[in-house]
Parts: sequence; C-alpha cells; structure tokens
Amino acid sequence: MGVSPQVVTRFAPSPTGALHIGNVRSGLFAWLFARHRGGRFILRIDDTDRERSTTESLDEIIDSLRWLGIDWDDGPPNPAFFQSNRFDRYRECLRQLLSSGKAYPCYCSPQELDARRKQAQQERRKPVYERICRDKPFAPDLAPPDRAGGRNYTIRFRMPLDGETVLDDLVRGRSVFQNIELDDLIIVRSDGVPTYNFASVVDDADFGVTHIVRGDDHVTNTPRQIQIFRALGFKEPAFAHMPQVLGADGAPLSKRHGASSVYAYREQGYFPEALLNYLARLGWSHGDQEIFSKQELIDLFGFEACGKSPGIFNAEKILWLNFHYLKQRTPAELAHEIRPFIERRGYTIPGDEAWLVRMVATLRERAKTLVELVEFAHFYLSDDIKVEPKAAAKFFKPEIAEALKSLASEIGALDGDFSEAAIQAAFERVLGRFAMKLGQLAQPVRVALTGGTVSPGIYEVIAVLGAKRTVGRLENALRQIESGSQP
RNA sequence: GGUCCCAUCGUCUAACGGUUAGGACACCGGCCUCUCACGUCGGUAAUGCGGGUUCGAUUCCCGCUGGGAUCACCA
Repeated sequence: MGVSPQVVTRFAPSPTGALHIGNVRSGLFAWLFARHRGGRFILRIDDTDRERSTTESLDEIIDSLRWLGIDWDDGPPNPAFFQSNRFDRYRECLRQLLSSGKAYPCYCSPQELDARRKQAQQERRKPVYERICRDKPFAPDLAPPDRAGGRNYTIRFRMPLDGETVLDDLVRGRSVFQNIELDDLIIVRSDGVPTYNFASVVDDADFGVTHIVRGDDHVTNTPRQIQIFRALGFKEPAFAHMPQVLGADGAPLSKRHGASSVYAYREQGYFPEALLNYLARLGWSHGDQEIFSKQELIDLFGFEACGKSPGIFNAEKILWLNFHYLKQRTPAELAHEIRPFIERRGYTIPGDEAWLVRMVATLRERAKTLVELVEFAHFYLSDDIKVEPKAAAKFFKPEIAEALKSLASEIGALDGDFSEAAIQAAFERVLGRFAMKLGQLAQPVRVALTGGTVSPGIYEVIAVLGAKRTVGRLENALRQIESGSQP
C-alpha cells in the first residue's frame, strides 16, 4: 500500500508577551502528534504585528520550549520561519487573489467601520462588515496597499455567498458553517501588512503543514481559512482544535490566576517533566494512568483520547506531580538543581557539595518545589534564625535549661563520630540523666536549632548542622530562657 | 444577541447499551512517629433537568438549563 505522507505540524506563537501555559499546551499537542507519527515539527514566529513583537518575548519562547524539551525540526534561528521576512511572498499571493477576483480593495475607514458596527449592535443586527466595497470595480493589477505608498484601502477576501464549509475536526468532529455567515475579512491592512488569517494560510501551505493543531479559540477562523486555502489553489490541511484551559473561576487562564507562564513555573521551582505531564493530562488521557514520561506521551498520544470540553487548571495537581518528580531525583541531583535557587535568595552555602547533598536529603520529602525546599532550608543556610515567639513561649521553660546544658556539652564532646547514631546516643544519655522522654527534649531542641516546631528528624538536623552550630544555638536558647525567667 | 461547540465526584478524568459508575488531585479519619512531612490503610463525594428509543441507558435522539469559543486594519 502507499506510504502515508509525512506528518508536518507547527506551533506559531506571536512574540508579543510571555509564553503562556495555555499556549504551550497547544504547541505541546502539535509536537506530540508530529513525534508520535514520526513527522516534522515546525516553529514559526508570527510577528506580523511589528509594534507588539519583541526580541525578549522571542527569547522567552525559545528558552521555554527548550526547557520543556520541545524541539523543532525547522524554525528559528532560520529567518525563513519569521513571518516578518515573508512579506514578498504574501504580496505575491495577494496579487494572485486580486487578479482572479477573489479579493478586492475596501475603502472604508476604520472610523466608518467602527461606527457601522456600533450602530448595528444598537439596532440588534449582526455587527459584521456589510460588503460595501465588494462589488465596486477595480483594476485587476491594482497595487497592493503599501506603507510607503500611503494607500487608503485594505484588501478583503471575497467569501462565497452560498454553500457551506465543512470542518472535520480531529478532536471535535464535524461542524458545518454556512458560507453566508462568513464575512469578507480583511487580509491585508492599509499599511500593507497581511493579517493573521491570510499570512497563516500562506505559510501553512508553503511549509507543507499537514495538520493544524491549535487552541479552539481558532475554530471560528477555520472555515474562513479553509476558503482562503482553496482560493489560493491549495488543499486545506487537517485540523485539530484543543479545548481551552480555564482558571479556577472558569475564566480563561490569565495572570491574575497566579503563575501563568512557563517562566513563572520555572522560577517557582517546578520541573519541566511535571509541567509537561500536567499539561498533557489536561484534556487528554490514557485510561487511569497519571504519570507519563515524555517518551510515553509520544508513544501513546492521539486525538481520539482528547476531550472536547475546556479544562480547569488545577494548581494542586501540578504541585503533586512536581513532588512526584522531586522524589524521583537523588539528593545529589537535587543539590545540583537547587544551587541557583539558593544563590538567588542571597545565601552563601555554609558547606561543600557533600554537605549540600546531606542537607537536601533531610528536606526532600517536605517540599514540593525547589523554592519551597530553599525556604525550608533557611535554618541550615543561615545562622540568622529568629525563634517563633509562640514556640519559645511553649518550649523554652526554665525547667528544661539543665537538660539543654547537658545536651550541649554532650554534643560538644562528640568530636570524632558525628553520626546520627552517636547523636542519638548522646540524647539517650541526657534523657536517662534527667528521666525524660524524647518528646520532652526534642521539641525544645528543635525550636532552639530551627526556630520553629517543624523540621526534619532532630538527629538529622544536628548531623547536618554540625557540633559548633548546634552548640551555639543551644547556648543562644539557654540565654533566652534565663533572660525570660527573670521577673 | 448571531454562529460554532461542550456537559460523569469540588477539579482532571475512565466507561465507547448491561460495572456495587473506576482512578488521580484535594479533603476527612486510622496506623507509623521526637515535630512536620513521607509512607500506608480506610472514608466522604458525580452521571444537570425533562422527554423519547431500547428488555436495559452515563452511553443513542430531541428539548431545556448551564458553560465555553468567536463576531478587530490582534494573533
């Protein structure tokens, strides 16, 4: 049988802001599909809006994609994949549409159109362009609008007035649009810049895109684009529209829902695997499976298993996933990854790499992100610890002073063997001497060493802290107990 | 409002005419325990409503209700 043509998908972000979670998700699905089918994945930069496009944003897109491990076969830095470099080609296609009568100039001004729109809305009519210039005669060799030329017209697409356009969407199934409902959209602005619906079609055709995978905010554009594909003499590709991602309040995900960009997640100490896993699972499933490696995602992905309704972004679940991936890492790996986060907080690490690894090992199951882990590590990283007043009031009682003193000297005498076992033995000697239970001693010590009532096991903490810092903090606590007991 | 689409626990979802409606996050409780976590065991919780079709509907059809997308010289 015939070899099925190679699949080509693309992700076409605009470099006009942060790379948004909902946005990468569309890119992820396009990428997964291409990889699943052994096809090609293209990154195209939709930068026709020159005012809003920035290089910072472009860098962020590229950086974010790399961090997530989404790679592209064609795209930046190749200039051919920037729409701003393809204006000549768009112009060529425009001439073709003009000379075949499939596009026409429109002389209505923005103000005029705006006024008509408002009036239509007031009269409860559809706020669409009424094809005012559609039948005005024009020269087939009309010069396209041009910024330099100062033309006062746009170019509109001559949409068929009858018939229907069928969209057989790979995830949503069939939708039928009556062509009369489709308006004569502007395809080239008066400054000569093509609009998205036009440039995108030309690019997708030129680059041989076989499957357009994108967010379902584009569905209503699709029948228009299909008509443009056909007018240009191209066969339209297949479409797959993924449902949107909403915030907890059901509104589209945005900045006010907290972290919404890939960068934000990275900075908050999330792992790329967690974000990838979460995003893929939001709107797609494979039975009861929750954890997917990148390779599993590629192997198992398919549009049949994609849902059609919008999903609500759940910050707690991605936190749980992140915790899962955090636990999978060895302390040594975590120590390596956490360094920049520690440094960003302004700490000087008071030990060598081996020390850092031991520190991480004690905290690993108590933090869900790298940032949380650093926050928890404050009492290890700094000697500037403030004791929580409530904890001090509860545990820094005069009657504990002698036991703390005794423990300090036991710890201080522990020069050779500073293992957890040795520390435990020291504790037991003190416990025996004062006829106390571990719980009675451990909490005051914990407060003295960490400033609070929550920490890893007390022997671990002491082992990582070392004798000198431990004794110093015990002495500080004793001073506080004495001064506090004065009337 | 027009057009298009969607509808299972609070959330993400499984079920593709026959299940005590399953899993996961979150939540609640037991166990573990030097605190907090981790771990472990268990629990609460869903087919929006009304009609059909069928021996039988979460599943198929219709209506209602609810939700989303979109209606720019932005992408």
